[in-house]
Amino acid sequence: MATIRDVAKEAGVSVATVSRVMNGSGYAHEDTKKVVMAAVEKLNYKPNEVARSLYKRKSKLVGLILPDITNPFFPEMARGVEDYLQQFGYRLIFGNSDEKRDKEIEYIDTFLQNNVVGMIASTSEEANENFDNLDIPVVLLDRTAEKLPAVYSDQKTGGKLAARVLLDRGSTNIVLIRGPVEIKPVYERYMAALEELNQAKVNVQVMDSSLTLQGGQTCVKQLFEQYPETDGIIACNDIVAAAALQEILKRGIRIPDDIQLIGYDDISFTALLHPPLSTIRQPAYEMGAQAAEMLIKRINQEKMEVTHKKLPVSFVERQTTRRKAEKT
Amino acid sequence: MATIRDVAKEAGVSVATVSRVMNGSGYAHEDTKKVVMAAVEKLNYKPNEVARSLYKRKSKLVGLILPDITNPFFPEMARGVEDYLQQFGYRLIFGNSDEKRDKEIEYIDTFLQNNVVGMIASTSEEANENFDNLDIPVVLLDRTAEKLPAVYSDQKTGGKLAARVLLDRGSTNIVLIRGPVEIKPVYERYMAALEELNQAKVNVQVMDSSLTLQGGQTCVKQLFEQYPETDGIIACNDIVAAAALQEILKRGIRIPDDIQLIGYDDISFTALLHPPLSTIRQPAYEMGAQAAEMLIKRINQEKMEVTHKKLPVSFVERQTTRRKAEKT
DNA sequence: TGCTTTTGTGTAACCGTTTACACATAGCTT
DNA sequence: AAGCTATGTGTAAACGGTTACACAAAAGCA
Repeated sequence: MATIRDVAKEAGVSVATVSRVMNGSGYAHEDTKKVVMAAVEKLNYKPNEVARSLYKRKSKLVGLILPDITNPFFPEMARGVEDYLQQFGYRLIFGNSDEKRDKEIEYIDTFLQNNVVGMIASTSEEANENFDNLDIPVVLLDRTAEKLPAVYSDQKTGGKLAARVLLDRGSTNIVLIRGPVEIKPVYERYMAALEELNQAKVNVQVMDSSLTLQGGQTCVKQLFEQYPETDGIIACNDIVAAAALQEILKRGIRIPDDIQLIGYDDISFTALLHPPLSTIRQPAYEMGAQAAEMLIKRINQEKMEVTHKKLPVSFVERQTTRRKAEKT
Repeated sequence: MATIRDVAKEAGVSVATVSRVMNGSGYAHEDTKKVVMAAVEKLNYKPNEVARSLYKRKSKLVGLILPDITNPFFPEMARGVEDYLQQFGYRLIFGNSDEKRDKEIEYIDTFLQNNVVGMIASTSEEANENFDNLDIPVVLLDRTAEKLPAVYSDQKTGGKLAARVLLDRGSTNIVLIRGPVEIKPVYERYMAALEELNQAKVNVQVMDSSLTLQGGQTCVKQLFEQYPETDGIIACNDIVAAAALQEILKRGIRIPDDIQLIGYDDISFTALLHPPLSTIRQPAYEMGAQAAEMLIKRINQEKMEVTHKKLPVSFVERQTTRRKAEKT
């Protein structure tokens, strides 16, 4: 690897001149520029980011913490931030937290040790204090906190909407599958749905599940044993919904005629399920991109009007819910 | 952020001593150690990785290039490498290449500029020359090359197996959906399947598709128009298979009675499809982990017997293929 | 006791950049 | 022609660690 000194020697100038030419900072004679660039070309010189980063105390790296990219909701987000950041020459250091606080903290620490310019994170409430007193910008993604800028989606409306859909389409014995209560957005959508359901005169049962396939499958098996009369299920996410769908089919229950089912997230494969899954869509890619945009603004010290961006969710009507009765 | 000099001052020793204590290198009196550690504790000192990396010309970062984490096959791999690397304190710089050569090169360059200790990459044949003359280890993942160590899976057996399955179970009008030919592993499985099919006295048609959902959908729509008599489909991956499955269902074709379908990869949601998709399983997580293991060995200069690890694939029998006739 | 070895510590150079500062020269202005 | 300012370039000091080397004190040994 050629260094700036090699280039300087090759071009017969000082390192300062090379640096100035490379960065277009300060003065440099046209002729000198040419000589330097020729040397750069010849030696295939690429400035060492580490050295630059040491001096500037800022790298071109952004730290990204996501719970688990094995859940298709998150890769979508990750691409949103990567694609956006890429235009500005920023790269990602990435880590899965599995929603575990110690992993979150560990990653935050190593990000800091690597002089990241900023961080985007979906971290738990409690890890947020680790973001205090940082001199680099942080944007929360899919999570919120008073003190930090955040991009997230409208969980309340999402939960309400899911409930409304089943209610409007005639379900009266509804099971609400609640995800892990520690995960804020998941809890919020649950609460909103519950409230909505409670206002209606219907039967509501609550069951717990993790956000994974296994979790969903065990939960759903129990569900039909405990509440065989169920005619509507609101799942905490699409994965669990898919597990429910499979169980429904296995039991020969007709969907959406006997039972309606709605998921959450709209991850890509929901459209491929049979029947295609009705769900509440979160704009994951967009969320990632907007978080990245916000981070860039912070990095560039632009002042921002809004620091908390709540993106809208929408009902994606497919075939696990009935057509709404036309009003005449 | 406290620096080593702050700690030295606080502890009343020199920076060299602090460094030695922190790294457990060279001599240090028990008492001194205690004093230093107390200072470290008090100031919450975390050594700056960038400075360390500059001097050592090696960071604790590993570069990872994957085609697209939006395809569930890759996050699985990514977690495999992340989880394995984590034990050794290595972190990931990550980039999606979209199979584009310029993106691959761009990432390789920035990884180098950031003094990564090593790289793991699923890159195209042509990008491989960019790995020449590097003084850091590189491990190919899901791809192969003569010159580079690699962890991949047995595409040939996989392709053959897929063909064998349909053949043994009685399909005679088979469509083989070929993925992008530039992608080596995809091409290999295709070729192996084709050979196997050609040796049997069956009707074989080949169609092209990208590896994405959209690609699969358009391909599959055409498929049934062009070859309505098809009674077996070998898809280039599970996503395309899922698209095919949906089209089959939509057309009211019975599966597996009228048509058999087999996918490739065994990404997580295939089990959730209805009917659950028969497929060829690649051990993605394991592949990632083993690539990481290999990289670590390289980094630690351990000599290695095998540099090319071919992991076995397996047929996951679910319900889009018929039960094999029992031999009596 | 005197010599060698082991232990403990500090000074300063180095890793590869950026940039403050100094200085020289060219081009204007009056 | 003298005095500006604008332009062009180099020297050296950072950035925050690690480590080669020097040196001193303690321990081991005859």
